[in-house]
Amino acid sequence: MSSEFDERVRRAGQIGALGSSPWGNRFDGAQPIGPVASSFGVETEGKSFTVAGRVTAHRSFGKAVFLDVRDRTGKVQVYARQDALRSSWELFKHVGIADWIGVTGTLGKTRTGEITLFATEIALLTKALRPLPEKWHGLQDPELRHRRRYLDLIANPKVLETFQKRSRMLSEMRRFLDARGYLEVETPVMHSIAGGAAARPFVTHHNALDRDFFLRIALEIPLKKLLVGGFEKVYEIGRVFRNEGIDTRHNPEFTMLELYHALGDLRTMMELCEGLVVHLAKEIAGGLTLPYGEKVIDLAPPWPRKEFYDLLREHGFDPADQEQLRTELRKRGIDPAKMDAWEVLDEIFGEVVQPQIVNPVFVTAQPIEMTPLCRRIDGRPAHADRFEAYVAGMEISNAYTELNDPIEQRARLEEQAAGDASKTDHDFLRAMEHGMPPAGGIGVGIDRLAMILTNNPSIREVILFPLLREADSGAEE
RNA sequence: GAGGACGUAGCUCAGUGGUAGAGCAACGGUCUUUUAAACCGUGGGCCGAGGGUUCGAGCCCCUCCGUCCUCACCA
Repeated sequence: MSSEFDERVRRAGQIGALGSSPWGNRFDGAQPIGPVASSFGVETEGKSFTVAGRVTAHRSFGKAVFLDVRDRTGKVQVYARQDALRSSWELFKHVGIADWIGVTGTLGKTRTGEITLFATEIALLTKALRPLPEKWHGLQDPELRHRRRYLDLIANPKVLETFQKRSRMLSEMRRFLDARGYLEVETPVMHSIAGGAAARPFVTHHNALDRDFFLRIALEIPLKKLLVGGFEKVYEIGRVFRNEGIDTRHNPEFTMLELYHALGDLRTMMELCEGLVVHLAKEIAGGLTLPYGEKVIDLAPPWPRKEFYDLLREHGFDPADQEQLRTELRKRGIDPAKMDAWEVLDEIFGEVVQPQIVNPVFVTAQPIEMTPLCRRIDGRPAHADRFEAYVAGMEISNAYTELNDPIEQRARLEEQAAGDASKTDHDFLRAMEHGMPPAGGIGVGIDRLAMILTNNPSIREVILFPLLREADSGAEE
């Protein structure tokens, strides 16, 4: 048990004894702190303002106190003195760091020049029973920062800024797409067959139906059914779940944008991808030249288009020379024995080429085997009409000219299912047999894009509550 | 899954085998323009959990839990 907790409970009781609630109700008339503070000038000096927020610092001089009060928009100093507050002074003596208060006061400057609200009235809105993290080291422990994100957001202003940017990123994305005539839809999270990507799914169980379902690993399949149904320009922004490892670029649940554009193709998606990312960078990151860790990323379009095989050659590998490639993998401690030829190529690409990409590159014309839902390049059947957009060594986007031949689609899905009919999505194939228009489609990893736009090195820094093991309950309290 | 690092007060951290510490936060006091306010005083610990070695363990050994990093996995 924490004695500070007990002390604060005692305080709350004293506040109650003064006839006031330590946990107040609705508070009207508060203006955002940031704009109020920055409005200081001849117009506003001496005028009365009301703000509300959390007390983040408390400098007491007995019969006068300086407070820092913070809301989502900023921070302002409040000066409270006994003779100005009169009757509410007794109550105010029980206000401390971490409490929520509402303040009415006149705007001015102290003699050290700090913009200050000289309080005429203070209301206690919520008494906090637990303390805030320490005031200048803040909350450092990454485990506590992620488990108790609410404290992280209070203690580390940059964290709040990151998540505000992420929020704006999502709304800008919707604005951008809506303005171009794309319709947002919602499709099921629980699937009978986990399709649209190759990843291990999470399994869940429906009791009344007594059967298992998979949490979706991609949005692709239902969105393509909507293409068949006549949603010609459609997108979904949603959570997908992959039951795989966790590291700085992977969280088991993450957010994807997937979008389909009937009558378009890969080129349509390149323009969209470039345009969208450029728009977001301008709106969220303030420009196209972004610091990212030690690097600087230049997002200026047009992004270079490079074929997969050409990139391998540029890095000194002959895509046709499997022996050379396999030797290189072994040198890197990777065993290629069970890999198909295309898997070796993909592995080399991931090892050698991908980490070296800093500025955005559209990598195109990958081996067709990697992508059962992608159309072959017309006249080049071994190559997928696909791009992956890489930035800062990360894949942030993956797009196809979509395969709309239902006969080939069935063959490729059945081949992938390797004879297990239960793994073939017959309803998807049936939909395609009704005629899916030619289309371009794209997926964008929202979390990774957020990492780049907010200059954060780990996906956990852009997900409010990243997956952690359950804390040892004995460690609580 | 493998290797490494870490886990001590609410927070940030000292403490390499001999009486558990500091700063901030909290509480009491002085103080009506401070900026990490200052000063005086007080309280606060299953040292992640369990086992072992030892006269004696926060410290050494083992197991477990958790976090981070690197690698592996990851169309």
